[in-house]
Amino acid sequence: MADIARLAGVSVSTVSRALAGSTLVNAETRERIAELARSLKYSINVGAQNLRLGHNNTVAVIVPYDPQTRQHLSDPFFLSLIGSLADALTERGHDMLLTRVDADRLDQAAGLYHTGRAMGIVLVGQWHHHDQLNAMAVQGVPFVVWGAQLPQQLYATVGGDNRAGGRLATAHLLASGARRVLFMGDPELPEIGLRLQGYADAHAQAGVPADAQLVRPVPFVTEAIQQEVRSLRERHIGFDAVFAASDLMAMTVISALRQAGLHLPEDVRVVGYDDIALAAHFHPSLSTVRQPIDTAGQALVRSLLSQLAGERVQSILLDTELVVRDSSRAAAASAPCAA
Amino acid sequence: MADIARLAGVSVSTVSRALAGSTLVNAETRERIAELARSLKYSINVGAQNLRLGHNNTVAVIVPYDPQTRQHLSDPFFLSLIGSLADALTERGHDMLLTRVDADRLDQAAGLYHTGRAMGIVLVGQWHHHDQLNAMAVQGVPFVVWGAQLPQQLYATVGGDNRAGGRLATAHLLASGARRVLFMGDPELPEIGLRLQGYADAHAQAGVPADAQLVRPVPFVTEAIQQEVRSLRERHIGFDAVFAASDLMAMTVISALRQAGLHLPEDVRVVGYDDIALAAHFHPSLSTVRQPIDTAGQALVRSLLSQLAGERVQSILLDTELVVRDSSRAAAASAPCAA
DNA sequence: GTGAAAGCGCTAACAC
DNA sequence: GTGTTAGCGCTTTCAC
Repeated sequence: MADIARLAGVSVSTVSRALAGSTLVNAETRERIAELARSLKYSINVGAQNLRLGHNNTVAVIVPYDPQTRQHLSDPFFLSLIGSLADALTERGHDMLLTRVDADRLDQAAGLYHTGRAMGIVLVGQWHHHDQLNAMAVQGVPFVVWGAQLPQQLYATVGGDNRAGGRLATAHLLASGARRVLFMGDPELPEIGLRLQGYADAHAQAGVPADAQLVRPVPFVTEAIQQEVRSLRERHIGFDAVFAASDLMAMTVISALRQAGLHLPEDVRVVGYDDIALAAHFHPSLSTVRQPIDTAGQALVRSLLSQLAGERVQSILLDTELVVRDSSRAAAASAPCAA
Repeated sequence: MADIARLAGVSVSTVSRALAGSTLVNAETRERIAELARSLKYSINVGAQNLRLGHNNTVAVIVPYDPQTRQHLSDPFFLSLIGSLADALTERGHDMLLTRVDADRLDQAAGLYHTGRAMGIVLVGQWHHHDQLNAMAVQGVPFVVWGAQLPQQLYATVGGDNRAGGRLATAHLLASGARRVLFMGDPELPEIGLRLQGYADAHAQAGVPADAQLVRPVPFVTEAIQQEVRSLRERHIGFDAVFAASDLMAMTVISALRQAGLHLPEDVRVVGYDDIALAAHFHPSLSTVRQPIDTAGQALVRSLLSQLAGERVQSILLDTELVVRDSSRAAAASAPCAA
């Protein structure tokens, strides 16, 4: 900037003003300076600017990882959510800082705010750490969480209506004749816990007793799911439908069921969760509960920004919708078998 | 920091030194200061630190978007690559800035470097803009590209061996008896262009003439692919195999073929590209050319860092491997039909 | 309309 | 071992 000032024969303040488009500076000098900057491929140093201005337009997006499984970032749903966030943030001119932190040290996330690296934080998934998040909220860290709305929650969440989603999926399975619906997913995770409540609701409403044995708290890991299916078959625990906590899980389950020689949807009906892009192209095409991914990114960003604008923190429940496809259709009048 | 200095009864420099763990400062004062900082939940302002130090440990990851289709970030392969990059960067203590830019304005990417927001850039996909990238390299912007190695390339790329991959896939299809292999993908994209060359190589080696009509330059868009399959059928352009430029495409094609009443792999064999997580669980399980995603993130980061360390820019070709599954298996001795 | 000077929060000579 | 001081690149009062 000093260079430009020298070359243009003006002071740095003028250059600063010119580059900021201030009307205080002569239109002609302004153009001359702009031209000079362009030819020098100069662009303003954002770090210094932020320091001086005392603000920042970077939003940190945090994806916790489970230190046990040390799993890579791979679930298509979360990945898509990141994509959606990237789009939403870019649209509003914000930078997105993507970080992974140990799920047991979620409080580290606050560091990104305290060190001034980010103006606010989007947390993807709340894991088991409701308490840590509440603590962060008390500290005044601006953040939003993708996840479930929990009692005594001091922070804002954006998420689908998991209880309604669980209810919809399960009611649909029961309505189409299923009597023993396997629930696959770890109910310790708040979102999944709510889906399980919906599962229970639907059973109660339909007057079908729910067998506790049918609730299988498997983690999101592929091998565990296949293992679980095998083990159920060996122990002769019968089931005629599966409600899986994610489409990825549902697809893995279907693959395992097929290996076990079962037919879909005649022998077992399956409903997943998320409605990832591939769900419609799977075979059989996968019934699922749609989470509106594109809206999700927008809603998260909007919530965070309104919070930063000083508005009251407010959680958002996004619409949740059952998408019925072949994997749970009673009459498999669908495409012919192509195996 | 000034506050801490006051409270500790020392000068800011001492605090700075103490927090940096300098041995120059008395161990006891150092501990006292650290304690104070902790209780005040103070952490160093990274922006100011970077400004002073004149460096920066943020790496920008750029995913171009096609302004025509304005597509959202959704291909599982690219999303996984982002996940892999996030993991690789976190592991080395770097921050990851995720940005989308207009594919026609790739030069904007350089701005992230020039404005000091990032120490270097990872570009995911080179699109049609080899020239713009070369220009960036001449400017001295440190960056790596995920993509194909091109002639007269002044920048570093990391990518799979696309030509070998195309050859492997096509040779496999031809060897299993296919004679009319549809190629689906836009060969204008460098990576896909190379896969098409591999496709041609394999035909030449096998002594099977390649029909130019069978090369279908469809974009990555789902609807376009379904449309294409319909149109081919209507025009009675026959084919007995498909080599798709991505698994996502392959899955869409399979879904469209099934709707058309065709059987896999008896009527048509299909091979995809990427080996995304779901490929193995698809039905029929999808034959594909594996791109080593986990290695990819690591390799990109390593390449960028070594470039920043002043080493000579060097492109990396990652191993590429054919994974044969049911979608292209001659004897469909696989799982029973479950539709 | 433009310049001089102070200061954002930090670090690193250089003194003592 | 610790304090003083200058300065990273920018913006913005306050003069003129």
